[in-house]
Amino acid sequence: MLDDRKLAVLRAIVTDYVFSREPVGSRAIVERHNLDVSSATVRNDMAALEEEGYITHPHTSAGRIPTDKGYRLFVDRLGMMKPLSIGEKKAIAAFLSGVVDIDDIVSRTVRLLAQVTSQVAIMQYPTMTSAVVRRIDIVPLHDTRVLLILVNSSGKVSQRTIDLGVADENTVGLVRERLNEALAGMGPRRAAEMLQDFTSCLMPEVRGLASTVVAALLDILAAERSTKVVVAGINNLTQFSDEFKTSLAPILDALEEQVVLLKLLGEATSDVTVRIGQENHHVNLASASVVASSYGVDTTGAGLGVVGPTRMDYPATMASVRAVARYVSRILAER
Amino acid sequence: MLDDRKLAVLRAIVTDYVFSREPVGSRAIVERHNLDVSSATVRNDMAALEEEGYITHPHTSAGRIPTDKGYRLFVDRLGMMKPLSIGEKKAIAAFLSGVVDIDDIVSRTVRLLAQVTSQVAIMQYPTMTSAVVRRIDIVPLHDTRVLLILVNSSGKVSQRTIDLGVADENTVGLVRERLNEALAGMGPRRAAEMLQDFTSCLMPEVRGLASTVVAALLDILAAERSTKVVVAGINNLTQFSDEFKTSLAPILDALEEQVVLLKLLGEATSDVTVRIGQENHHVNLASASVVASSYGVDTTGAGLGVVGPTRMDYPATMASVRAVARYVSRILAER
DNA sequence: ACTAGCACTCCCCCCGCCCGAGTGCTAGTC
DNA sequence: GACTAGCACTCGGGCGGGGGGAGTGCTAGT
Repeated sequence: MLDDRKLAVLRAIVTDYVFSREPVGSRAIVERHNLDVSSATVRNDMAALEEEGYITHPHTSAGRIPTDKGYRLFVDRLGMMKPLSIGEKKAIAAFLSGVVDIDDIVSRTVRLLAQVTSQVAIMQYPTMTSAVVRRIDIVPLHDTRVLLILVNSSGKVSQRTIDLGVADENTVGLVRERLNEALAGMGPRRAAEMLQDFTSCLMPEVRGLASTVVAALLDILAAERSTKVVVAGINNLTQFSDEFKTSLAPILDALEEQVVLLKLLGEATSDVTVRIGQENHHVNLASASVVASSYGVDTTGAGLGVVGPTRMDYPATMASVRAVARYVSRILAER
Repeated sequence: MLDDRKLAVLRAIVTDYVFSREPVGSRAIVERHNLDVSSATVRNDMAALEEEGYITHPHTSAGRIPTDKGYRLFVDRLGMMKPLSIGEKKAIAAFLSGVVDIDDIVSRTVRLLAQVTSQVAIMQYPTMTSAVVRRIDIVPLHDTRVLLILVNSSGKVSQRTIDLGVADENTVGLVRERLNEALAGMGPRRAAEMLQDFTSCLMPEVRGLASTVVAALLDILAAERSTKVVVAGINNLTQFSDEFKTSLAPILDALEEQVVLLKLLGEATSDVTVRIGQENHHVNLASASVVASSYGVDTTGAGLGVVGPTRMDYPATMASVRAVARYVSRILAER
């Protein structure tokens, strides 16, 4: 059905269209790619490709443009990743050197990714699935208010202010000691279990206070799972303003929604995945593609990726996403 | 020079133009506002207003639109703030109830502000000018890496990973103790001074380690001053796409730059301030206005505000910004 | 199976047109 | 002197109609 030449034609259409933003005609193809056949032959192949749904016409006498299905085939079978240039590699390494903490890693990475791909980058905070509790601290702020702090082994710090009512130094200190003894080195799930009957092992007089703290801790542990997503490079969207039909509004709306972003990154695997147009199952993103990858030490970690028009340079973008994901993983592993 | 009627005409032009997005002509004014004069008279007044630079023509035979100077006069003398509706007040109160920590306050507030104004909201993290150091902690992560944590009385937690080389528990514990003793209760400036000769008061054998920690702490204290700015509601920009000449690109570019945002909020005072068009001193923001206010307990605190087209409903926006700033201040004061 | 040639289709750009909103001015009125 | 009525003038924007051109689909020929 789809012989080699037809595939070559499809590849030519995709690459040329991505490059020029304009429907590509049969003559342009034989000229720019050396296919050694006439334009009429290419036209026949095009008719076949259109029949199969890989390309379309904007109107009768225009060139062809790929459909979502066409891009999909291209990504799956025709587009090998473009290796990054040395300059790009250097830029990545330089950009990510000298990070100081998790916040820093995330904010720098997402900006970097936006820059190298010239598109919108999104990145999820690392989850602590594999991280373990390192320290729990309780710091008095004002009057009866204290700040509860949880540090995990990946260097992430979570915090919550709580009101303990009247409480003396010593009692608070005691609870803190016990919590650290009980939870240190534990993963989030086991820590949460442990907390269930933590209070009952304490002296009655500190139980009230302890239960408040425990509740807050459980809250933190639960919140860890639903991680924040940060976005960068929205300004890059403007160059595609004609790309997304009916302007940028729907895309921007989608990007404002944490839930949507989480879903986009949710299915990222350790290898680069591409979701094209309709495959995003979101009306606002019907003319957008998402190139995503997970990163981190274990594959259940968090995700990062790029959002752009379906008419996107997939090979280059995929290569960039993969490279950045790997660099970040390495940096996370080193700490 | 500018009698009452001329001012009334200017007010009419501003309000009508903000409402309709279209140049407003002399006839429309006498019809929609009961001025009890003929359109010819209004035309004369318009000519005078134009002479003074408060309004212009897009072209010869079009209605008038306000200039930056015209908006300025309107804001200064003609636009009283619109009181918020009860619904809006309720929404604000509801939205901001039940916050758990600083991150939460900031992210909720900025989203709220974007929503009530239907524009882009920006907000600076509270600075700790008036806050004092509450706790310093050092938590081991992997191998030689540790996480340095600084908690201040406003509940803000700053962190940094550092590499201490080989170091035993006890030495680290000692340094931590000393640091807490030395710095607890101090403002950031005094703390920084104190750190200058902190190392020399220690036993020689811990000095190497201590100096690493001190350097990192100074770094954190310095970083506190340049606070992060968060943005929300960028999607609201799309409704103004025709507003900003040459599309949204420059605005989006400006919004991506932390430095620019900081500058916009930098001069915010405790009362609402408005910067109109050129007054922003930034090419990309020449057709944008910024309505900002500071918030927090002391007036040197941080800022929040709204970015929109110069053609903006100033009275309503100013009222919203002020209301939100006050609510946030109150919440911050309560903790 | 491929190609050359040709008729056909539409989009897009350009041009000229007219319409109408709005102005500026001048002469007239209270 | 301040306001108004009236009128000529200006200019943007919408409308319609060609012409050019890129590209297709088809058919007949190699």
